[in-house]
Amino acid sequence: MPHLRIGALAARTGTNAPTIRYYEEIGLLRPADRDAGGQRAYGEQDVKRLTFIRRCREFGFSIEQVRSLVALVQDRERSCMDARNVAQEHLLAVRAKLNELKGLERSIAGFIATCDASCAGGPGPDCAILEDLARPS
Amino acid sequence: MPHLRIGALAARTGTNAPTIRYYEEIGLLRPADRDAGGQRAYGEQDVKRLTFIRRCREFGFSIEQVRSLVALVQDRERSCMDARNVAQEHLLAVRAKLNELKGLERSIAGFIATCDASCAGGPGPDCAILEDLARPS
DNA sequence: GATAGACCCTCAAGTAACTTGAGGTTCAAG
DNA sequence: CTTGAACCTCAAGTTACTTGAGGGTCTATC
Repeated sequence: MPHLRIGALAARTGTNAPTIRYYEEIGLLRPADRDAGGQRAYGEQDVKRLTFIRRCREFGFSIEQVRSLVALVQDRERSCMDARNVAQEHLLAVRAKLNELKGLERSIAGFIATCDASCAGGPGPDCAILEDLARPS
Repeated sequence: MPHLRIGALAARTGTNAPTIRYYEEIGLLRPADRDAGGQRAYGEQDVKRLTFIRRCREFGFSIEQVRSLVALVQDRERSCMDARNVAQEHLLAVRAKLNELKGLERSIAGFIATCDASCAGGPGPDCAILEDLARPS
């Protein structure tokens, strides 16, 4: 089974070499084996681990959450409830951010509608958007 | 009219002193006048400017967008269309992020539902969430 | 005047999650 | 051998702050 160099591992897992080195540095990935030339040599286990990490990141889990999920995958002493709790915590954060962004969308769309209805391309300082933004919250 | 010190300005505008110093450093706020003791002395114009900046930040405009909005407020040669365009660009970004988060919410909620239905607190490594996360995207 | 606590100052480094750049080595193809 | 692509380490940059070290100023109280 030939080993993969870092660029190939990156291509296999949808990331890039600096990010892989970063993950190794912060301990998310184990230190890689090296070939005779000192270059990193990866195997299928590394592909699986990095795939998992990238998936977690895609779903927005923080590096620290990923770290604990990775630990859970390796520990039969731990309960599945731990993974569920990490996911639940993240879901709450996603929902909070969703609500925040909905409010922002409404406000900004409202600013633009007001500008369209009343400014007609007048001077910048008189723009309804800028006037709205100048009001204390 | 008595001047405000930095803490008072921060309290008036819902921010804190290090953030104000930061804004001065990056040029969003003009360099403050100083009293005889070398401490920053702010007036009502500064309150207005910082209020505007904080409002823009509350609505999620980036520092660079805020910088251009601030420039627009001061320039009657510029058209209100410029402000509208900054807002529109930001609205598109907010909508993109909203869609992304909706997808995340659905996926993560689905993971949790699957775990609830099939894991029953089994060992971590067997958790449906972790198995889902281990699959290539 | 002395003291103490709150607030101020500058400077620099830290945060999260990467990304980029400098300077040098290895690899594989021609 | 040469060349260009990919690899290496180390350090700094990105964004928008935040924190911490070390020292100065202000104000109220005694």
